[in-house]
Order: sequence, then C-alpha cells, then structure tokens
Amino acid sequence: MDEWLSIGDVARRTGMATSALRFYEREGLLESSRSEGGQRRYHREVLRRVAFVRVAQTVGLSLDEIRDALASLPQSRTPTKADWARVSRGWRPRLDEQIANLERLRDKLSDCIGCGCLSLRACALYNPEDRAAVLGTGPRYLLGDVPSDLR
Amino acid sequence: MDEWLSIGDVARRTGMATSALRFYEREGLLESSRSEGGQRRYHREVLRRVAFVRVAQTVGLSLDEIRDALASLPQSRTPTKADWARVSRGWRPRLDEQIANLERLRDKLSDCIGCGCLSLRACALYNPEDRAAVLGTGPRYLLGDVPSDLR
DNA sequence: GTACAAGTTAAAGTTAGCTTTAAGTCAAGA
DNA sequence: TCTTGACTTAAAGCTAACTTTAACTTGTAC
Repeated sequence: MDEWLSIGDVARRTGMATSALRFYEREGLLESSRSEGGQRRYHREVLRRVAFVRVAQTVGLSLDEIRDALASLPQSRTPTKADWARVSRGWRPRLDEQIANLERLRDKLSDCIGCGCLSLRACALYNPEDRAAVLGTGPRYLLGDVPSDLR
Repeated sequence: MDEWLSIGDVARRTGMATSALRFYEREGLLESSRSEGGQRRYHREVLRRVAFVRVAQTVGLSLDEIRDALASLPQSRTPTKADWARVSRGWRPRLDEQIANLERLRDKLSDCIGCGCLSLRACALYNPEDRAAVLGTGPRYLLGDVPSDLR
C-alpha cells in the first residue's frame, strides 16, 4: 500500500485514459513528480482534481476556464471542502442561464413551427441573441447583425 | 432586378460568409447553377434553405442531420410552409430533453455545492448519465462506467 | 477598353480536447 | 535473469464547421 499512484492507478480510479492525464498535465491542470526512472508519481489529491475537472466540463467549462479555477485554489495547503465549494459556486448561475436560453429558444420555436414561418423574414428565430445557444468548437461564424431581408 | 442571386448577394442577405456557402454546397446542403463564366447563380429559394440551416444549428443539429432533413423535402416542387413545418417538428422534444438534462444537472449541483462533496466518491455528479449534457466535437472520452473509488 | 471588385478552385489552417503511433525505457513477478 | 506489462516522449491524427491562402478568372462600371 504505497503512498503514491502511478498513471495507471489514476486512470483506473478516475476512469480517464492515461493519454488524457498526460494531456491535462501538459495543459497545467494536474501535477506529478517522477520516479527515479522518470515515470509519473501522483499524490492522492490528484483524484479530487480530476473529478473536479470532469464535473466542471459537464457544466460546460472549457479546460482554460478550469485551469484558472484550479489556479485560484490555495497553493500552500491542501484545499478544503470550502475551497472546492467556492470555486464551483459560479456554476449554478451559469446553468441557469443556459437553461433560460434554451427555454426562450423553445418558446419561439413553438410559435414558428405552428405558423410555418420558419425561414421567413419576420421569424423570431433569426434573432442573433439566440445564436450560440448550443455551441461547438472551431471557428464558428457568429453573426453580428440581423440578416437584411430574407423573404 | 435579376432572377438569380450571386454568391455575394446570398452572403449579404443571409449574413453568411461566402466561404460558408461554398462549403455548404460541397456538403450537399445547397445547390446552385452556373453562369457562362462558371460563377454560381442561386435561386431565391436558397435563402430559405440557408435560414433553415441556421435555425437548425441553433437547436443543436449537426450539418449531417440537417442535410438529411433537407433531403426529405419534396424534389419535384418548391417546399410549402407545411413541408418546412414537418421537417422541424422534431426539434421541440429535442430541446425539451436538453433542458431537462440541464435541470437535473443543476439540481444535483445545488446539493453538491452545499455539502462541499464535489469530487468525492458519493457525489451524484459522477453519474455518467449526466456526462455529455454539454458536448463539443472531437473524440471525447465518454465514460461508460462509474469511477471505481474516488475518495 | 480597362480597371477593379467579385468570383473560382484546391489545399491547408483553425479550435478544443483528446487519441494514436512510433520507438523506445522501466518495473516487477517467476 | 528474463519476460512482459506499464510507462516515456514527440509528433501526427481526429472531428466539426468553417476560414484562409494562393493563384487565377469573370463581371461590370466608367
């Protein structure tokens, strides 16, 4: 029953692939020390960090944002429950906003499907504020102005 | 006042970049004929199609799904309002599901932030059913099994 | 008739979040 | 000691949805 965890141990206990754990380390989300032979040795605390990353991703944070959140944890001591609670407190309003966006979209959609106006000029669905309600990655052209005269 | 639209016309009137319009054509979402010199000439109906694509994306459909939806429109005649309404009818339940997922996640999160258990074994947030509530693109490792013993 | 904006193509680049590959080195049980 | 599984790195690959670039051709206003 050793003190440290190998990358395989962490992988098994978090459900992550080892490649993802190395990637997270390169990205500054995790830390490890090394064995004499150069293999990674993790502190148990890393399990909590990985778990945090996973939950944060589920909520919709990017790895960049997650790195920033992790960086705000105390360096000098092991984070407490209160520390973890603090860094995740902002997630609730975030989810609320996502939900509200989708609800607005759904309501407009109900109207539009009923009237068959989809793709017509006056349709409320063209409101740019709704774009990016659901967003992926990559350079996506987000429209800054309302389409001029679809008809 | 010509019958046809150039790619620039379509770009201006839909708010899309010309590169996106060419991309959509390569992907089978749009069609065009050509001028004598080989430039694209669009029918006005293309504006409706582009608009449909944009709204469908906002709802969260991939271009593949959108192509399939467009393919189900009648070939022999110009689609009617009823046609457009039909192909978009499935969007409502889709949004409902997305909203329900986010609400479940939010509720679990409220509990977890309160108790500070984030990243602890028993936390409801590890339930794999919630993963992919918010999802991007690219090969993402979606966990099939509950992490064994985070603590 | 000429200049210049607008259009053409193929191919490569972008982004996030990883995975895969290649070519090795380390660790541990028999 | 040997074998085998676990581990290492750097670099390239993957996906979606486009954009950018380069090198050229068309179309049109004057």
